Amino acid sequence: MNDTNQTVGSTTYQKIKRDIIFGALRPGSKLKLDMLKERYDASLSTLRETLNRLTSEGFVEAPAQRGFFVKPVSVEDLEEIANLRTLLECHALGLSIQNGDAEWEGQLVAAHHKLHLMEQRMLAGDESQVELWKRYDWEFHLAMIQACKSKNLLSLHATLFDKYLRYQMLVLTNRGEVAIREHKAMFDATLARDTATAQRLLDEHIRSGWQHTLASVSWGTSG
Amino acid sequence: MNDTNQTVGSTTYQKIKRDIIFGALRPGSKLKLDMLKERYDASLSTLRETLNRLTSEGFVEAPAQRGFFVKPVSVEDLEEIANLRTLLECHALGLSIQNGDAEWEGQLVAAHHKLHLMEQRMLAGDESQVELWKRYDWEFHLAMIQACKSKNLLSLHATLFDKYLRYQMLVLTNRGEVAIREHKAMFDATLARDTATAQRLLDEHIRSGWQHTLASVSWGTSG
DNA sequence: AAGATTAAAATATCATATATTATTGTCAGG
DNA sequence: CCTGACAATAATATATGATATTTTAATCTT
Repeated sequence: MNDTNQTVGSTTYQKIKRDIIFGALRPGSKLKLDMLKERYDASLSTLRETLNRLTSEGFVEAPAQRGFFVKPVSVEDLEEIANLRTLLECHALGLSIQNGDAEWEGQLVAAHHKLHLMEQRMLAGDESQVELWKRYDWEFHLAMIQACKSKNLLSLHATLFDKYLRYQMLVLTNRGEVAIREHKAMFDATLARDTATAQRLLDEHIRSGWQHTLASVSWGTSG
Repeated sequence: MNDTNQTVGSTTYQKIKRDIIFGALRPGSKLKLDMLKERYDASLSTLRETLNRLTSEGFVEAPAQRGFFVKPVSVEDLEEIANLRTLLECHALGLSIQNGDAEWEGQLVAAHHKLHLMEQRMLAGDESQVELWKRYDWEFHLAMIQACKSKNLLSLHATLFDKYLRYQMLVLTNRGEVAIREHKAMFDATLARDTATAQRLLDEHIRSGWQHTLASVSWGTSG
């Protein structure tokens, strides 16, 4: 039997999504099928299936009969994404604090520890593992809300987080020590089951990250 | 040139989605490609693209290498959907009341009027146009939040509304006069720009609809 | 009746073919 | 030099058939 239970479809999906989030496929650029076929080594059918999935998730646009394009970025979209992520993540955090058991606490402590180690390395100037760092960031935020007991909520949040991440990667700004302090504070408030404080900190965390991202870019307001 | 700008892909997408929401395709049932091919008169490629879209929206499940299934229903899922719809719709309603202009008010009045007419007919016992009635219900709720100025939010809400609608159709219970009063009350509060009241009424509206739906079913708790 | 083996069905993927639609380039007329 | 009509080209949407792999069903054995 095979090592991976991955199908060609699912791996291409992951690759393309990753390339969109991390900017290898630039916002607004045309996704020509021939090009993709060569680049991802998959058949036309498989690629179209993949692109359809990404389209309905909002990472790709597909104007009728004109093929596929990487979803463009805009200030308005960033604002919407940030606000929605705040709404969903704060809500989920409240539920998670309410429902979380010892197992949840354990995973959270572990996730924060991993993230914290990586943050130290980033601070020290080691920029070589940005992608891994972002994954730990992802995992930390996920660990906080993991106990919310709503698969639907976690799924929506995951997509929003990825969309937000794309904007972060676009400007690749590291808020360094500030973000580290924010992560620690959220972590503490969450473990202390102080829902109101944890939610306020999370809101501020996302908001200030967004403002920081916004300040680092210079797009026009139109597409 | 053609009347419709619809492609085969988009029409099959709509048809299948509609059949899932309105129960023509039963929850949990296998979606055999040959069967679909015949039923929707589309090619395998097109069908797979469609099913991939519906999978990422959560109307279809696609366990690796075992084909496609209509997403099963469960009490837990209904609860999650109802809560998420409440969260997003109340949030959007607040924004919409804040931003809405005269144009928005006009559309809202129209939508409520259309819905109200249909509600009278349903009350009178005319059950022949359930689907149209539900569309007007949809349009009314959409009209309320239309001015929220967030495409992402509207898009998430639309999907959640459809998922919630599937549960409603599953038991096809009409809360009759109660729902009419609730709609009218929400409408009034919204036009009066009374955000707090409008949100409270909306929350109660969704919650009581959900309880009503829940009370009408007798699924086990497991998938 | 449980487990193993084989046969049949269905899926995932690919390669091609065709019709339709978009895009580009050319050229005449102003 | 610009504009619009028209042809040429490229790309997409859709369909079909083929193959390898995997599931599922059926059969046999103990």
